[in-house]
Amino acid sequence: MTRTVSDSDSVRRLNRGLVLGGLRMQGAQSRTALAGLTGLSHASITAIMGDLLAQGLVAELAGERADGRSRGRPPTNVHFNRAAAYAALFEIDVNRCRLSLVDYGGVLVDRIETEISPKTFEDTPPCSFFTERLATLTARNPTARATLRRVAISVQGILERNGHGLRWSPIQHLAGHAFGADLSEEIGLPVTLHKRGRLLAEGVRWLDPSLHDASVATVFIGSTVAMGVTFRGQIMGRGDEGATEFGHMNHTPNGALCRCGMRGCIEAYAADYGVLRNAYSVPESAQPAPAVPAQQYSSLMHRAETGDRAATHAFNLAGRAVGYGLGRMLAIYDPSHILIVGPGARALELMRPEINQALNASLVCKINGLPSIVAHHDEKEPIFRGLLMKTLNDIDQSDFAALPGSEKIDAGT
Amino acid sequence: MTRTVSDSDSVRRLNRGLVLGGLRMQGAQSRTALAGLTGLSHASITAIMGDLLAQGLVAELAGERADGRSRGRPPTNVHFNRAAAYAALFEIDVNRCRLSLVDYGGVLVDRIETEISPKTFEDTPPCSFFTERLATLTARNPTARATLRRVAISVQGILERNGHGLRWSPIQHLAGHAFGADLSEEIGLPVTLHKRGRLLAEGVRWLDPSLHDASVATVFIGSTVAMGVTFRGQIMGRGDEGATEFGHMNHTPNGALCRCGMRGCIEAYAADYGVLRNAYSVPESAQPAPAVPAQQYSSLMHRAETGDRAATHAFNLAGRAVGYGLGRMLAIYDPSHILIVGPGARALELMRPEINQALNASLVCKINGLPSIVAHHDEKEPIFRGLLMKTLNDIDQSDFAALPGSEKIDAGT
DNA sequence: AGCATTATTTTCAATGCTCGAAAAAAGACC
DNA sequence: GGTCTTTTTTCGAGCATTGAAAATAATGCT
Repeated sequence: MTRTVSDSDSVRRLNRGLVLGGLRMQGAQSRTALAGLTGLSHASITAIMGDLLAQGLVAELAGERADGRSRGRPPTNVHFNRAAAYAALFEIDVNRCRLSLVDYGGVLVDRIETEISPKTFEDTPPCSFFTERLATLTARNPTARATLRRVAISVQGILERNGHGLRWSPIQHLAGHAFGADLSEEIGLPVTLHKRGRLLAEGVRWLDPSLHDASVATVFIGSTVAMGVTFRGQIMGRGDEGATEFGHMNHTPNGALCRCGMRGCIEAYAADYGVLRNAYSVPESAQPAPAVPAQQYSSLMHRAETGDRAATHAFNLAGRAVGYGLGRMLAIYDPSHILIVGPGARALELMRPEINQALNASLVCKINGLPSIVAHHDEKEPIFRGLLMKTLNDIDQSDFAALPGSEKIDAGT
Repeated sequence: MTRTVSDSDSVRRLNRGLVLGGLRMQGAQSRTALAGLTGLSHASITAIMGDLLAQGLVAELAGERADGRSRGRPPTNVHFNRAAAYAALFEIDVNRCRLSLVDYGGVLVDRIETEISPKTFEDTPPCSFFTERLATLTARNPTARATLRRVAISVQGILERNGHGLRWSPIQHLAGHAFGADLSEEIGLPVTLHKRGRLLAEGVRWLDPSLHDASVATVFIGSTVAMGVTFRGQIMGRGDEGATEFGHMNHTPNGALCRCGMRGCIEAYAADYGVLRNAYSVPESAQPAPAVPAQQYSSLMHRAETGDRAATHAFNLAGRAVGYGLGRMLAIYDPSHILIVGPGARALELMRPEINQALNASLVCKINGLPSIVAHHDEKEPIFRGLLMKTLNDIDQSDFAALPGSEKIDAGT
């Protein structure tokens, strides 16, 4: 049952994909630049670009710009035709939902934000919730409706293996519905669910070019602890399998109570609520706070930075949990980069001593040395970015790399 | 710098690789069967097979056999021409070295076994050790010498990132030499080093067809604890990166002393010496026994099976270590199959209650249910098998899938 | 024996893609 | 206006795949 990648049609699809990918990665550029980037000949680029132009997927950019010299024939830059497609992107959090309409060029066109309460999905089935907002959006943007190609949803929790819904989620009443499949059926478009932690990894990949093809573990620390992993530029695992649940990796048997109901998860020590609980010497068995205000978390960091014993201790415990978690991860998967992002990234230096000490207890670190762990606090919206780029890239490769006429759309997630 | 896979040469290489892969997986078969297996047309199979025959890589099999009916023209089976290539395979263990000469059909041609002592590599540099044995082997098999294409070495320990040698190894004095690169230079052939645990995964993949393209974590329990992982039939990671060090994942901070010198590794509880130590209530901080006789280990199992308290307790501790380790792995990587192999596989049922209890402490298992964990004790020589198939497959895909004339051999590891 | 049937392989012409080389295009420079 | 330089396009050649038709090689029936 090995899949064949053989006929000349596949070659063309591959090369179209290469061209679109180059454009996605480097932005508007000349045909010559694309030839260099993709390794294809100028002749092939001309042929492929002719098709793409005829299909209206790309457009020639009037104003062209050579970097330094301006000797010979000036290059004609090409870039995505923004109107060629649209995507609707949902980001669901515990307390808010954001729906963004983006065009094929990756530009934000419209956005709807909604507050969510624990009762939201108790009263409204998730599918209706999404459908309603989508209807509002398309009503406001009639031109986009016709060429809307994808709906992608960023979720937290554990996905069904088939990707149709969630098995578990910290967002109340969201799990247990196959809302991805339902929504797809309802609107007749592919709907994909993405785990938030994995989008983080995708976003980081696009925001920092040096990480685009690297093996990276991106750890989010904030109201939760999550990790997304890439392996040489590929996100590991498909929709369902391979999702990482780093925040809920066990740190200590029968340890602190986690929001998920288990005990001893890394998150229960390293997420904001865990640090808060330990800083105030609340028993580990106490129910976690439902939400921690941002300034309370950041004042905790400030106290630790200025020497407060209790706060320091709490961050030490957090560092220890993260450190042992990373050390255990390294025994399975050893990425070339480890990034810490999210509100907790600012606390990296507070945690680092304990992280390093924990890592030193692992053979891999003893042999290979400590991995470099860096904080990226200035990334703005890596999750949105990840959702955006992943979805557009998916449109490029699945829909547009194939020749028109042989459209074989897998509707559904 | 995206790599191009474009011109018609690549297509042919891909399809030749597909054909060779089909032959490798299913053995001798007719052209029609290959067409079905690879998805290529009969015409293409004929063309490709013509080339392969002309190159002497495959041969037509005289005696052909249809399964049931024998109506039409009888099929002509093709299979590998055994003399087309040879590979030399080293398996280095703590106390023995085995060098096997295999032909392109995977048949064992000759074998040299040597005892190893802790002083072996103190007196002799590893490279000379390998060169000597290789010289003996080729002297005995002059015909194979000319078409020897690969030397592959199964090792234990942590590889250098470039794969040229070992950074650390339980085999004395083997680490610290770039013996892979040296040997390659010496004999002018590619030499590859493979971590034993990963070959295990590769071997299991070939021994059980249902696992060939699955995502599997294979855990070896015996004198060490090791794990090899496949992801949809691909071994994760390249030569260096992505190697798993499951046995040395931390189980308990400052726990039992491991052979590697660290404390609290899973191996220190679950390998034979760990179980032995706990069964006899030797302090956890005691230096591990250098080697445990097989019958001592198996009598320990027998005692536990017949209710001996101390032995049962020791296996409980082992199960707990393995269980928490697997639970922690599941937070990063969630394979569809978990296999236990090696001498310790017989003890799976002794360990299972504690394994399950540990897994139940992880959120992933709570949500997805316990993974199925099965023992494969009847596998014979999965490591040799893995080394063999990986090496032959590498010859197929790297050397022979490319058209003759455009040979671009990367000598060296 | 002879002919129809069945199944595997090979042959053949058509299609489509890439590539290198050469030509064309579009300005800048003098 | 002519020369240079750099980007694009054009053109013919080469190759691999494919579907359909032909060839091949037995078996089974009359």
